Amino acid sequence: MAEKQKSPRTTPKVVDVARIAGVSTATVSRVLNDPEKVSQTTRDAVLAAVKETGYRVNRAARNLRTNSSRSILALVPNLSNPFFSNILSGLERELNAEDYSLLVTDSGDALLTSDQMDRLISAGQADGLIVLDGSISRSDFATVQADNPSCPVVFACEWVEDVKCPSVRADNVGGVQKLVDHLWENGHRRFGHVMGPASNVLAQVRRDAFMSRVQELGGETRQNWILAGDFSIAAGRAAADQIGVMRDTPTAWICASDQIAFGLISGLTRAGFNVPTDMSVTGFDNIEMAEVFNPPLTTIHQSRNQMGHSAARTMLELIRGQKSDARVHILPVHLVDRDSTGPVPC
Amino acid sequence: MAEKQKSPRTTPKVVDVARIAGVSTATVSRVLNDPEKVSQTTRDAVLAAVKETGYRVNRAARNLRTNSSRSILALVPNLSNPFFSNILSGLERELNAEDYSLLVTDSGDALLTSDQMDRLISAGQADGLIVLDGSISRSDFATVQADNPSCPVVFACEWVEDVKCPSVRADNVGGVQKLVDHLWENGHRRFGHVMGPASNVLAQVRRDAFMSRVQELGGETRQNWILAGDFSIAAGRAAADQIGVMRDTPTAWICASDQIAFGLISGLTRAGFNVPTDMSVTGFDNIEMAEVFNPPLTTIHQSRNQMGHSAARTMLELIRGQKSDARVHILPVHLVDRDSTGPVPC
DNA sequence: TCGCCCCTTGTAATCGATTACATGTTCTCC
DNA sequence: GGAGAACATGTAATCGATTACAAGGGGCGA
Repeated sequence: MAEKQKSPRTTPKVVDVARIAGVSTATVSRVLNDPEKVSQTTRDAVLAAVKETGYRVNRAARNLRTNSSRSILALVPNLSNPFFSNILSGLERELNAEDYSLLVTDSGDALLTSDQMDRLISAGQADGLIVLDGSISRSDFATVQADNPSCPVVFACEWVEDVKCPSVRADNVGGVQKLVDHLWENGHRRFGHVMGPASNVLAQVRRDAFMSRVQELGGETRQNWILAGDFSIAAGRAAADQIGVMRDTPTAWICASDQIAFGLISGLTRAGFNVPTDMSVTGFDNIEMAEVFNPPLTTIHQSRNQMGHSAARTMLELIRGQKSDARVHILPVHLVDRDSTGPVPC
Repeated sequence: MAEKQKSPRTTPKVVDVARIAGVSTATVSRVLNDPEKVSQTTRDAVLAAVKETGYRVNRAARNLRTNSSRSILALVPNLSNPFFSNILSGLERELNAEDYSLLVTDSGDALLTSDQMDRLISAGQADGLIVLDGSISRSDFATVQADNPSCPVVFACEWVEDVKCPSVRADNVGGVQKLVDHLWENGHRRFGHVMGPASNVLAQVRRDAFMSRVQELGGETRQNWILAGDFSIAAGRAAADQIGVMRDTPTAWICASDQIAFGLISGLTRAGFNVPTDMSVTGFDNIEMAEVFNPPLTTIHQSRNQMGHSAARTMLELIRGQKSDARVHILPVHLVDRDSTGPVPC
């Protein structure tokens, strides 16, 4: 108490705090990590010392000793997709609240995927992996898991088929059904689809749901009305080009993402079609842009924040050993009816 | 060589590699960090042992010893803005190439800002800070810098006035001038502006550039034609509402961001105005969406990748002590002329 | 041949926290 | 009053790498 070091030449350490509080380093550590184990008076003294010195634990030291990093790696297929950024916000908020940090890696370049993950996880830089990328191959993924058997993995939004990990996702099948039904009620009978990347689960699930629902209702779709894509605006434009040269087209297009829908509508408009009077177009995600697009986009809303939140919670449970096994958590979605869909043209 | 441990119960450490290679741990470490200091033959032996064991350095241990974290923290005002996500991609690529990781924090919630930074930097979790958020108050920022005098800071895109740090940014003034000039050439004489958040440098700079240019050319603008906003789509819509009840309006609106422009055009359209025949509208950023928006948006393109790249390089130089001081790096921009602008209505 | 330097390598201290184990104190209950 | 539980605290080992310092050996000039 009497001493005061005016110039903290060096950052304070546990020993400094301990000295000032008149206790051992073990006690300081306990106060910081397991307050109940320490008597009220000592605790107060230590906390006062902490405040006085402005002490902060050195993460590297703690991490080394506890063999953990208190940070989680998120693997995102494409950072520039606003849909993912939104989920990341949710993740970050939740993790920070529990004193975890969020490490972000854009797997977009693909070249890294498996190597990247190894680099971060094996090196003990991340305690867990939240995968938002469903394009990772099963085998790549298996390799990483084999290398890091103890690293908890949670899938969010997308996932890898046949991998037993907790997964948080939207009701993709239900969403697509709502879209098809909505168009059906508007009199449409001939449907087309612009897919996400063929290797992506989400793209596959949505396409399959599309095909079954159309079939169930007795509508029509054809092989060449199902166009390849990759969730991007560019894919939508490319699809429009293909449609431009089709002899016979559907009256309604269901796109695997909002971005595809924007590109598609833009391309169709440029090609002289009017949406929705000539063709109806729907998206999936309900990103903020959907509302102000011209025409405003009919789409499926999924709650991004809740997805991020839920994924983060699941991860934390996993880390803390409250095994929430290979639970699949499916979040409800709802249709947002706007102006990109209308009655079938006569 | 003869020995082979079939079950690597535990992850290999330097001592394991050393034993297998028949050298000391110091040598192993040298091979990994300072290869020239070791003879060719030893080096090969060690590398072979590394490969055999599948050894990876334990980052926590290295970080503790070297007192660094090999990761950089990016402070982003709003992760869901695609503009930033793009910059992040650039940053990440560049940093990863140098074996640095990118830590991302969304300062959007504001509540954290200064505290957040402290938490990560003081705790030695980040070796440097890349600030993309120009809304941080000068004093908040000063606090953080005082607490962490040795933490290098680079501003990217946005910046904090009067803080001496390297900064990478677009030619905002030039961009706004190009927009005003372009509209002027189209016959417009009365200009309005929708701002970013008033506390944000970028918003201020763009507004000031707008006002000076209009004045220079002898055009007209008024106090109440300069609307408050915050870079968001919602701000654009709100602006449209205000314009709707104006008695006398400009013929051209310059928005501080593409997103504002989207919201504005959407709102104006809903209110019965046609863009561009009734009013011209411009954005700033040229995000991907600008091209497919209806009408396609006239805007200023800034190279996001280059911005991320350049910021990352500057940061690495800073860390390595190649002092690239308070250099301000201004990247050129160019006008992209699309259909949201047209001749002044008669 | 001696002495000096350079090159390569090893020994052991070190970074800063956590925690198993030991110690000491107080309290309870028979 | 004493055995033993329950609690509070301290001592010192430990996590896994890096690196200052020391030392061995070879080459070279005098």
